[in-house]
Amino acid sequence: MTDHRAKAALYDTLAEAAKALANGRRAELVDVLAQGERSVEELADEIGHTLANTSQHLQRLLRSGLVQSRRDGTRICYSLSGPVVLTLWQTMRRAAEEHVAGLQQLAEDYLGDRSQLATITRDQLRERLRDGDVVVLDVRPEPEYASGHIRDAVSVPVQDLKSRLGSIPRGADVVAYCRGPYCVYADDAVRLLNQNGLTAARLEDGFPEWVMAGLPQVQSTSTSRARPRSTNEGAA
Amino acid sequence: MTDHRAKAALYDTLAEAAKALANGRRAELVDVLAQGERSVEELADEIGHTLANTSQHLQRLLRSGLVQSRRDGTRICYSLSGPVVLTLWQTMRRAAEEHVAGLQQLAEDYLGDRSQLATITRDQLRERLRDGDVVVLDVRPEPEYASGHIRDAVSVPVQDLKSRLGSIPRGADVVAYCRGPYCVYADDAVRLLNQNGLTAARLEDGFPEWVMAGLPQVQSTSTSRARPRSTNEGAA
DNA sequence: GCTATTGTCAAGAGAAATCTTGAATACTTC
DNA sequence: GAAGTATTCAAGATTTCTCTTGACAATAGC
Repeated sequence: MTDHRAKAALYDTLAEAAKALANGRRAELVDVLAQGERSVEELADEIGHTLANTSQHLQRLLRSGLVQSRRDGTRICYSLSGPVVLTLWQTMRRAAEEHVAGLQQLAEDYLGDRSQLATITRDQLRERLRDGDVVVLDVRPEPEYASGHIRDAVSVPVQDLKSRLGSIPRGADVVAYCRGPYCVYADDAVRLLNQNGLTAARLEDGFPEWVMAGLPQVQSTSTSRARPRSTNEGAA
Repeated sequence: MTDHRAKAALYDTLAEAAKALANGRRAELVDVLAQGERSVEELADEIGHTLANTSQHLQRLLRSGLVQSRRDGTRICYSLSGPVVLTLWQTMRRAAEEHVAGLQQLAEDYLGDRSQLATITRDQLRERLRDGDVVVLDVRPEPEYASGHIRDAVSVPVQDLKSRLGSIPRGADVVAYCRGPYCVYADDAVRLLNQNGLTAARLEDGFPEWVMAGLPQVQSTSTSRARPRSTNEGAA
């Protein structure tokens, strides 16, 4: 009976892990961090909030232990503390999909109608890659491609896709992938490709799932990332 | 850009699943519900809070969708909505173990020193059960045994163990199991058995993990549980 | 050293969560 | 249908969370 206090403290601390994810903005941050390390500024941009606010959310995550940070020059880069955090995020998503009312509707509101989009599973893509008869586009922002991508994939951030349509061979079978099931980049890419007469499909889940499945990838080895100071090359 | 709002709404709703678990008392409730369906009163007792407060926590869980409720006579029984909720809870625990600072210490404070306790893994127990040379004790409260237990296990709630020591064959190899890694019942049982000259080990995790692993169990089939009105039979 | 860049800290207003208390509701049993 | 049991509802005090604003700190490059 005297350990009511100890028991409460233990479960309070277990709940800390959930509290870290118990906020929409922090969930967005974890979703982005699942793609790899990012700076505070980039993350603030991603979630559309102020630097100060984003910094505070990141520190909440940091205090929980689910993410870690390191200095890289003037920037501070945050990343997930380990694979179990990614698993936790994916499991939470799955639990919400199955049981949280209204999620399907909200997903549809945000993602739009996916029924016209061709999709392809991880296993199917792996086979196609083995056969070599497919062009794989990584349509996430470039830094995410830089910190890790599917082997043989080409980086074409979705914003740049329109201007780079010409570089995709006519008649090619294209597969686009992005962050995961709740990311619109691959959807947008496939729609744009289809409009331009290309056969394209969306990988049904994203890069983190590819990594978790142990499939072939290219991982950034440099701890200190090369920052594009002259940032014009990507736009050409 | 216009779908900032839709994106925020989507991630806010994803975060609802985390909010449901983002409280120590609700975490305790989920941990108990992982053993099977329980009434509000029983649950209030388990977490040591008032009925009203427990009811409110349960309704928070209910609203999140992670648990469900059904009426059974005058009582209302709550249970987890599906296996993914159990997975979520287990993953959260694992994430906290690996990354939340101070958890190890708190666990030790609550659980005490486990270094002297023999433990046995699921796989080891499965083999021992096949060989039939082991006595398996389910030392959880009786209702949890009733709603599901390891096949061939005997219900001996840890409170009753002392008075029922005589019924355990001398020289038997005993394995005790309970709710899971953060439950003290099996620890207490093994200590008591050891003090009485019996060879005993604790199953390293609990009944939910056994079920998740697809190992042989007995599951309550009756939807409406037989309530012990004359509650004296178990104490004999 | 000086300045620009990047991130954090601190304080405060508004909203949400937590727990308590006492009253109300729904079903069972007599 | 009256009484009893089990649970929920409602209101309120306290604490925690969230976001904003403006000041402060650390590093890079000159």
